[in-house]
Amino acid sequence: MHSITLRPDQPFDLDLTLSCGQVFRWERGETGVWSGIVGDSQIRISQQGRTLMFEGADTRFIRTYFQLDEDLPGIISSIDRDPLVHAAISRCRGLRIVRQPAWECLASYIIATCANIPGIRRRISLLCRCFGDRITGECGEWYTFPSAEAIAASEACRISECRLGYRAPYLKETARVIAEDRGWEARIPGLCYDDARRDLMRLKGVGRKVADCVLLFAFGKMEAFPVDVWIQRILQTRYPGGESLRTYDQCSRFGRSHYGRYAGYAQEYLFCDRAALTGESREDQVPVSQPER
DNA sequence: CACCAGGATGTTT
DNA sequence: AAACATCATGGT
Repeated sequence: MHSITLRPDQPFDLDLTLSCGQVFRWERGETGVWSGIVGDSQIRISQQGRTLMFEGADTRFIRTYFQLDEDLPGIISSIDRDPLVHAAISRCRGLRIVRQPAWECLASYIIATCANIPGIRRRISLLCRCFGDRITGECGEWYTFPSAEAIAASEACRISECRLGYRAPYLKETARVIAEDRGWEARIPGLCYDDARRDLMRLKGVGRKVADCVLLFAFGKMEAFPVDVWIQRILQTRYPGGESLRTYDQCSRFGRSHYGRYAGYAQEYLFCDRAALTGESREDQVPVSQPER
């Protein structure tokens, strides 16, 4: 059992971070211990105040995965630009964006299109049982996220077991391309946001939204501002003049210009707080800035 | 049983 | 460039 003691200037909320819908393979046990599979390992981690206790990974891995050394207070103050995101920030204190493995993130968000989070988790779980490696450890057995090669080599009848629906051919085709293009993961970080996005969007099943999610969650391109139906609804209904934000690009450009270099973080706080921000209660509606033309 | 979900793609205006 | 149909599945 290892542990990390967080400094006062390192806000972090494990529950929020793992339950907000950015990652799909973590489960919370009765005792508050989270169990998840990253790479080949099963990690178990819990939090009590400023102390993180974990096993299955070393300290450096945990710091990197949860981005504990990112200056969250600085990021928060840079995106805290209107009452709406301010309310989301205050309700989601300690939420951090996880640094996900690139291929798993890409494949997961291809599968995630037009589905709700429980359904996404189910499909990914099936995919791992079907094509991942089975690993036996001290506390049980688990399945790794399948490699691009494993999915590319799979048969159609086995993919259909995973209930991916119309997404199956997208995933398989992209797996084939990625399996043949082993330089992609090293290439993306060197590209600027626009070029990296264009590069990802060559892949089947990867449009603007999936590309933005991969750039944000796997490559740390914090200006990426993914727009799903929740984000669009929040922007349209809670910002004055928001009705004019009709297309994906209008929403995403508004996010980037309004929230700045860490727009992706603003997006994640709004998404995490979506239930409150799309509900009937409107105590915190006093938005401030107009979307740009 | 309707309606909707971390959308993408191809076609039509 | 913007609007539309279509895609397959499951959650609520």
